[in-house]
Amino acid sequence: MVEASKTQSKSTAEEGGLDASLRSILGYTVKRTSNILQADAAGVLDRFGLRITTFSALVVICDHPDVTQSQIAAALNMERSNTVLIIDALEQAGLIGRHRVPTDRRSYALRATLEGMKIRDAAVRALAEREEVMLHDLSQEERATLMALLVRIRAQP
Amino acid sequence: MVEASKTQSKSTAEEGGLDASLRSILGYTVKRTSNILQADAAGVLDRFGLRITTFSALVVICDHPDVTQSQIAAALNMERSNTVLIIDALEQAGLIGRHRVPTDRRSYALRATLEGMKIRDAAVRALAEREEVMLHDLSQEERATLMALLVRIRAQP
DNA sequence: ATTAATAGTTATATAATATAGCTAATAATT
DNA sequence: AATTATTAGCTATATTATATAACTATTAAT
Repeated sequence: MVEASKTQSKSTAEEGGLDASLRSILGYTVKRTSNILQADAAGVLDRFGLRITTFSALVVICDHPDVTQSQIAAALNMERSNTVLIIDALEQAGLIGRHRVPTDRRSYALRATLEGMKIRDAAVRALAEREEVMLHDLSQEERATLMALLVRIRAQP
Repeated sequence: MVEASKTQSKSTAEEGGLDASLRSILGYTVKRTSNILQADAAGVLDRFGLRITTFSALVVICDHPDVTQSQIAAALNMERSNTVLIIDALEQAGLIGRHRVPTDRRSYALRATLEGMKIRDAAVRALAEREEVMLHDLSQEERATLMALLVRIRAQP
């Protein structure tokens, strides 16, 4: 007899395994891993007053001075409308600035401030350190393999 | 000169690459892939009146008759409080039933109905077919490798 | 000159996730 | 046995990510 009474079976089985048949679905397994990494990264970024979305946008802006909100939306796979509050948050935190473009008065050229670049560097370092902990079980080669396989999955018509 | 004017550079660069430095962060790449698979799966499940969370719970219930809501929460890594509405939805759709347990009147024994099992089978099949499309670029061995690597990433203290 | 398209914005909706506090029931402790 | 602690389910609520529709101002295309 492997199973004890219902209420005990949970602690006995260590709560693992009830989702066995879901784990064979790649989308489920990817999501599970993603949730773990997201929650962890959110904790790291919180120390810098950043969320995942604001961090992502900050990195893009640091890497590409004078980028526009639409370009950020396209790069990060999000809706233009959702970039507004994200850019607002970064601007109010003094990490980036919206600058008018003489040649096109519809769009803003976004540029990181010195503070923004410092925060970005520190956050990137902290994330890298933390990811080292999260991935300590995987060799460098395995990490590269994982990355390479993931990016080959794309939206299909 | 690689860059044209600002507004043209976006379409020229095909919107790809602005997030290059983010892509070296595993959490970012996993999330990106996860979003793609989630959005796709959501579209498939929608045809059965299911969402990802209700589908996941339904599968666990079908696989483990008389499971409790707490066990589902533990298996799916979610809060107990959030299982309530999910189980409500499945019950109202007639896919599962809450049955009282004589030995413990606090908990419910959840069991799928015949309809629930039929829907589950059809949804699982539809998801598998669709995942075949999403993963057509990856060999069976690569898919197995990807899965194996993903499950080795766990929450760390 | 008219029309179409683009950038940013606002408002709103949905879904997933998280926390706090509550009741009823069971288990553990004194 | 009486008290205390824990558990299961529930309610309310908050946050975050994501999505759509509609609007204004500006620029591009016809």
